[in-house]
Amino acid sequence: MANKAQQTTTLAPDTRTRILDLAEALLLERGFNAFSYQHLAKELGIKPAAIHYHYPSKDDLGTAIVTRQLRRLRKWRDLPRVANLSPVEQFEALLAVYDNHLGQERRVCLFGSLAADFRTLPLPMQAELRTFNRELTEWLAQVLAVGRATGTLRFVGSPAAKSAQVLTTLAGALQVARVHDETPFQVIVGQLRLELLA
Amino acid sequence: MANKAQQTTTLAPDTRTRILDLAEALLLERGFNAFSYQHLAKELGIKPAAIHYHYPSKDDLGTAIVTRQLRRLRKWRDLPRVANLSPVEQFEALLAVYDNHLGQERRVCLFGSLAADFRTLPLPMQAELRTFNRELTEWLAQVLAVGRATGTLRFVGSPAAKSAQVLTTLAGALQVARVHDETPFQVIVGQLRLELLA
DNA sequence: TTGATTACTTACTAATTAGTAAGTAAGTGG
DNA sequence: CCACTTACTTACTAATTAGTAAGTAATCAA
Repeated sequence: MANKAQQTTTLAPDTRTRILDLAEALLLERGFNAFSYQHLAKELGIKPAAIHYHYPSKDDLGTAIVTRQLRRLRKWRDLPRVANLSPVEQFEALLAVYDNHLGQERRVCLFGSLAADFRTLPLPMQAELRTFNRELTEWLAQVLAVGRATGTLRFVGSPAAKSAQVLTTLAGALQVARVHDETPFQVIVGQLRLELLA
Repeated sequence: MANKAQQTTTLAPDTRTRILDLAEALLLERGFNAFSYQHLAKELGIKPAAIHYHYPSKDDLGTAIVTRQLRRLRKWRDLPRVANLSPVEQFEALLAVYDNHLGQERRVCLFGSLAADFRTLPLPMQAELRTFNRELTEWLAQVLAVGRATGTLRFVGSPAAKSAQVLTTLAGALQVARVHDETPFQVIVGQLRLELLA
């Protein structure tokens, strides 16, 4: 059992990971109900049944995507180089994550991709997405609270309300970027900075 | 040709309208790629081919939904009882529109429903949605500009940027309401009021 | 009254969907 | 070396999809 776990060096990913990566990309670029096992298989050069082997149903695949994103969120949030930043820098780090989506085929964020189709999603996927959104909102609320207490961030109302508002705006801003172009995203983020940065 | 056009009194709508109404409801409740002509037909008690008669392809049906919403937006915006309101009242009227969605099976707004699947939509539908969003944003920007000039609304930055930010937030807030419940929507709208109302 | 138009239904097709079952080739552990 | 597991492919099914073509009953215009 020498090396089953993921390595630090990025090697060629195995089929299981390649499926998950592509499914996630298609989810964020086209929506959950807009890609099939056939699409995935064709692009990966494998047969649809190979995907069923790793992810028996599309529900399993969808849930795996959200579960991985939740795992990534927790890991990122707890990373020393993120956790040790000042509130302003943490806020900027968050904006950078959303900004990165623009360069990747203008992907929307996970939440923005799944919210519209939410009722058609398998229940485990719904539950994971709720947890994802809740934890992210709680994290930002804490950042905002500390930022205001130390005088580097400025806003009225509760940190929880402001956090919900900001994250909702960011999710929506990526959607607007898809429908129009990157300009409105930059405009909206500029407005957020203008209001928040003391 | 006595009475082809729509009447003031609301009579039983014809099949064409019933199809469009149901398709719009399903679009806003489940997403564009999550309902079929069979779903519509079964619920309406007609055959799928009857829908093809009125809307030859699903692209036509989808486009008709967006076109009607655009027509409604223009009509609403130009209504004397809306156009003659004060900026604050116009802003509140806008909030009331979004708030109404909550009572209707927590429907998201048109934009929030179509943004994620945008790339899978027929081109005419994409174009109409862009126009819809642009006109709504321009309308609110004007409302905000007048409101600030007359001292009843308060915000920093340009009216255009603030308008884009507010509408994006509202679209996202309906999505959050779907994923969680109505509470975060009310929280976010409360935050908007807190910041904007001078 | 007849000939066209409207608003459908019936009956169909071709493509695509998720999913399954059985087979197989390459490793792996004991 | 042999039983077992892993990671697939081949071949299939049943359901669903959008869409079409032909037929029909009712209404309407000349």
